[in-house]
Amino acid sequence: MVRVRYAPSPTGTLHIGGARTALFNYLYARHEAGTFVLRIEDTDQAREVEGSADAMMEGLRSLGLQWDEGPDVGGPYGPYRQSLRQTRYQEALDELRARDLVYPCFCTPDELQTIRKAQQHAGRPPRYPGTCRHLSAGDIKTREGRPFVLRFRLPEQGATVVDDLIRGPVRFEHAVLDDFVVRKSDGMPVYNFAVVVDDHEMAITHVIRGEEHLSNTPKQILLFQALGFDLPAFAHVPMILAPDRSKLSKRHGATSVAEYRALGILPEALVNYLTLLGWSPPDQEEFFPLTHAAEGFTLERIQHTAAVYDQKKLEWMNARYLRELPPADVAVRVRPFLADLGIDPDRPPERPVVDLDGAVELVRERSRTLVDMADQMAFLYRPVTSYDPAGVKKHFGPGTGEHLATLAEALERVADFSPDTLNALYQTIADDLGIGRAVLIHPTRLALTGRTVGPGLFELMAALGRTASVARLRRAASDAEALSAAASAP
RNA sequence: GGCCCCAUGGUCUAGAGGCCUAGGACACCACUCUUUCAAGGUGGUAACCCGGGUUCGAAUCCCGGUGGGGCCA
Repeated sequence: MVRVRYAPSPTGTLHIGGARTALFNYLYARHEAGTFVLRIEDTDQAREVEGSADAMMEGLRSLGLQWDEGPDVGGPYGPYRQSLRQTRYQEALDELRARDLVYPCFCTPDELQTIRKAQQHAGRPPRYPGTCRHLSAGDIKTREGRPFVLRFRLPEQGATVVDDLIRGPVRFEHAVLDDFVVRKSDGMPVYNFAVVVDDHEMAITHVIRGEEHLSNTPKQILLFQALGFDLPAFAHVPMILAPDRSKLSKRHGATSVAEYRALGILPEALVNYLTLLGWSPPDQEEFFPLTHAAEGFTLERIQHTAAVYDQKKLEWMNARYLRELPPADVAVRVRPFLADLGIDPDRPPERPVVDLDGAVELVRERSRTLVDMADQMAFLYRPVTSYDPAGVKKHFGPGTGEHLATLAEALERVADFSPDTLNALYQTIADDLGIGRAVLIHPTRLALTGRTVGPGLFELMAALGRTASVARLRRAASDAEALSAAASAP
């Protein structure tokens, strides 16, 4: 039975790197019909951010990465927060101490710092010199009362090999490791120690995590062995880098799941995109739901190289979801973005004839994000207050007022306000006036939406409805000449 | 600095010795469709980091270099 875990520290928001690690764990669990565990690593109280754990859980859930066991849903291997596991760490530490596998070290940070500097000057790797490694019981007694850390007694000879499922065997000579600290002077276990106990207690079979943990793995393996625990399998997935190939940070724009949501990226799109970052499906299709990814998900297909994330491709992916999800589905998600614009589609200043689903269908083809979509459909719900200046310059001129007035009148009378009829009507009027349709169409769009780009004019008019269309045309008819004159004035 | 990982177009990647004249996707460019902008369709520019081996044959295996990343402080 496969058991995997995602174990974030609650020190901030859910980052896309973390989300991708969680995603790979989730996919592997689903593929193997195993269990996906969420564990909160809140040992480092100093760095903990209030509310972060909840925000992370919320973020994971929004992506559809529901865990089978975790701090909120419980499970047979709890507790699922490190802070609640302190006594177990203590026991494990006591056991190691009883077996002399760890020893107290009374060296002060200052002393170590000095030694480290000297080593660096000599061009040697900074290593703990083993000052306290061979302290006798008597030595220890005389130091009683002084603060100390617990260090792991590293086997001097040999090497530890990490059998990474993605990279193959990775060898670390003990000569380059040192007697690392397992318990700090304040009595708290160090990360590498806690994680070993946790993974064992939760019966984790596969540790799938970021590549940055690979270097810590030999220490953890040594601890697994010292404690007599079975070793889980390890798989280190490549990192996600910013476009400049540096570590992703705030200065690179949106990096957290919450920020992407605020940008109007659908969770489906983000997850689908993230799946493709470092993993490739066995077939060449790149657009697929989570369930499909889980079917084909194997660790062998994970890339060894760090991936640079690409906002453009994410947006392309998002646009596809916007286009292919059921309109009603998209409609509920665009509401908050309309609200940001001050629009409540249920109680708008102006009410179009289409419902919100219809509005979605009208603009989805040319929307890349929900922000974009809300912006494009806004004209349906509020009067036009300004016209695009470039559009005025180009499409409003002498005669426009008259044209628009003529159109308004015709629209008032046309029997059927459907795209086809409107299309035919425009053709007829253009023919009567002896001008091209475009001469009518562009000013109309500007009059109705204030913009020069947007959905097909006749679809747009039908969606807006007769009343609003005529009113906006009339208003523009009276404004067009003045606007045009103003635009061409020096 | 030491150790570890990695290396296919600008980006994500396919490729597990001959199927490669290196495939797909995003982006970009052109054309097309068209009332605009998109979407769609068609076509195009663009990559195996370098140097040595191994082999009849290497993007694929080995070694070295270079470059990028990570960990330890």
